[in-house]
Amino acid sequence: MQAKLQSAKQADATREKILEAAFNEIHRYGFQAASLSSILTHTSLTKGALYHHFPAKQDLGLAVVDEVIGRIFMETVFTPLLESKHPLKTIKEIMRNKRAKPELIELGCPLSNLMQEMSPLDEQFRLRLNALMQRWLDSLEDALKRGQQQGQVRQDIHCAKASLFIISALEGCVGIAKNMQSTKTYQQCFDQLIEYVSSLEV
Amino acid sequence: MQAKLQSAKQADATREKILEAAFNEIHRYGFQAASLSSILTHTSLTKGALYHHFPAKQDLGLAVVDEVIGRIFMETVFTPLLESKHPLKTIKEIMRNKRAKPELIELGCPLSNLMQEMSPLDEQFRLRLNALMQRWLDSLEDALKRGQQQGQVRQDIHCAKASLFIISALEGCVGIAKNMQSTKTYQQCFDQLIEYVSSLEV
DNA sequence: ACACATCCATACCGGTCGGTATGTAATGTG
DNA sequence: CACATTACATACCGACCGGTATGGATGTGT
Repeated sequence: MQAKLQSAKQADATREKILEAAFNEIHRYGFQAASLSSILTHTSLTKGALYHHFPAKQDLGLAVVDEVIGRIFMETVFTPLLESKHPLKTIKEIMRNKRAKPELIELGCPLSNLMQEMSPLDEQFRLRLNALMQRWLDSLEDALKRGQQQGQVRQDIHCAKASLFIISALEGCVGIAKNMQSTKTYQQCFDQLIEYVSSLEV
Repeated sequence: MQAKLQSAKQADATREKILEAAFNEIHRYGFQAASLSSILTHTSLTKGALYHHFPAKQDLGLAVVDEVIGRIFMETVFTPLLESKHPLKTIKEIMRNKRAKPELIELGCPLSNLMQEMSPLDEQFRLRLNALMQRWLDSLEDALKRGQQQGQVRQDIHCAKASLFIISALEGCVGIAKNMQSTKTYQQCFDQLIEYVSSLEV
């Protein structure tokens, strides 16, 4: 029993190693251009390990979306928003965190990257990515609505529409900064976004 | 002389055919995944023609950026903005035009797509795309400034920052709609953006 | 009319891709 | 302790990729 747990734990660690390397490769090159050989090189593993844990490249990509990217958003966005006592303050905090991350400038948002690349090409990808995006929208909308109940957010704000606009602007901002390779532009754009969020306050 | 012009015209037509097919292929699959064979199939041409006009795949891609995408933006954005007598009205018109284009939902903005894909991978691409984006920013900023001179735009607006924010939100909006595959979401998001532009009015 | 360049087709190349078949050592199961 | 299964490594495959070498048809300049 103990041995079983040990080995299962080892196998899971291998799986995690592949997922992390795959995430990095995909984040930089996109899913289609991501090379399985390159991923395996970075893990010091071989195709035997990869195809033992994932039946095909697509399954690896979907697992990266669900598990790696999903976990990142869970930790940095969903949970903080849901647990927040002061929603509007939390929203701004999340943005300032993103504003301070220069790695977003180099490689962009992993969720947005995959959405742009895969949505027209693979319905499975689109649905998984869409599910994440929907959770993002919902958690933001909920936060804004709680802000309204607490009297922090203007009553005339349509929370769903505002959430959509905020996330759009955020993704666009990261995308443009990635092309500009300019932290100044990146932060200027984010400041405008934070200013917009402030305009939602009473 | 007439014959020369004839043949040169024919060669140019061939070049254009390749560029257009390459644009469509790249727009759907991205640059890296774009297949030269597939492009040639759609043109009923062969590799001889392609490599006669373009020394390498990268040169074809850069030509698509400069000539095809550049021309699209010239016609639909830069020229209207520069020639406009009522800048703010023209900005809204351009947005309503984009709002009405369902093909943007399926495949996204060709400029934004390439920026996301190629900026971290190829400096040549990044610079060409950046040049286009800069022209977009500048023409929008100029339009807003003229709007200020004409008393249509609020004086406290920082035109450069506002331009950056508008384009960010626009690109983000198109990107999210591409994942959602929902014209309703797409238009909702655009309405929010147009509302923001309206907030710049006196 | 003759040499020459332009324009494009055909055939072919090495390399990389995702994927598979097989082997094997470790581990879990009766 | 025999046996099956798990968890990988190794070797190999056909397909497709971007790119090249060559040849021929069609103008072009003199």
